[in-house]
Amino acid sequence: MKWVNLMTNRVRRTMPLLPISIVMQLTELTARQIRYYEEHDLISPARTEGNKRMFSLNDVDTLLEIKDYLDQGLNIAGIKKIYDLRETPENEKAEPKNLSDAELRRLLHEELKHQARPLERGGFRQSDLSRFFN
Amino acid sequence: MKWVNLMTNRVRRTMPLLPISIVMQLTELTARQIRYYEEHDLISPARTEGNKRMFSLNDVDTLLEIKDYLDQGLNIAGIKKIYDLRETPENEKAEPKNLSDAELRRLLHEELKHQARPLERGGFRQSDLSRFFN
DNA sequence: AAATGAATGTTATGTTTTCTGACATAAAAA
DNA sequence: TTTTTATGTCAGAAAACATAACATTCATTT
Repeated sequence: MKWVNLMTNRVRRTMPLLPISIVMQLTELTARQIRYYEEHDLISPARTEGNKRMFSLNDVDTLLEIKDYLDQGLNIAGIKKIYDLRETPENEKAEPKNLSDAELRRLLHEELKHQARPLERGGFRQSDLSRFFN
Repeated sequence: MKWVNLMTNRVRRTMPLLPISIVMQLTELTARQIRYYEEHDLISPARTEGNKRMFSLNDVDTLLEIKDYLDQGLNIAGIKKIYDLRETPENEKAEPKNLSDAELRRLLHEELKHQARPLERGGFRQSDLSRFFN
């Protein structure tokens, strides 16, 4: 019974546990979309010996983020830029940070300039996840 | 980012998420063993439309329990009895409980009578799960 | 208006994974 | 000794997933 708590509370979010079919359900993305995002280095799911993708909970979170960013009108390049900035090690952050932040602001501004945020987006919303919980 | 916490902390433990290959890794059981335990109604993993087994974290926990019970010298029948008693609704517990508990005690006593508990069992131990965490 | 590019859909074909069922086996129980 | 239990192993079929190519939609650019 101890295992229960261990598994649900402490299991590493980076453990590759989920096949693509489950991730599709959890994120409401198509396999095509998920593979496309991987192709553009937004995610890097693990692979089995037989080359099948296995996703971690972190991967699922990232995919939900990507979906949200896309709904907000960002494109893949913009999302990737954000992730690249995020993954920049702390020591390197000090100097190039301001530069990159300015760049990011410009980029986001550019993105949103001519795009009215579609409020009627049929996309994902927090409450949509409710069917996975109780 | 909110999703992260939702996914890791609140995701239903009964959600069928894991394919058998992953469960094999998590439990160090063979597919044969897992299917055998299902055949004897110790677990009831969900099925995909295509009839593939999909396991919940609860299923994993149960399998780890089963492994532990087996290591302790119980047999499948004994483990099943324990689970049947557990799953007995509360209202029905009052009367038959004592009877069944007595039966259980007798059963366990029977089981262990001629079996020296193998302390050197090469089996599962809590620390064995450590490689899944950090 | 036409061409381009980004994001996704669709289809084809091959490989991996999982399924059930049958038979084999070692150890324990009867 | 014979039976039963728990598990191993193998075969054949089906599901799930892989990559790759081509199609489509829509926004941007020329």
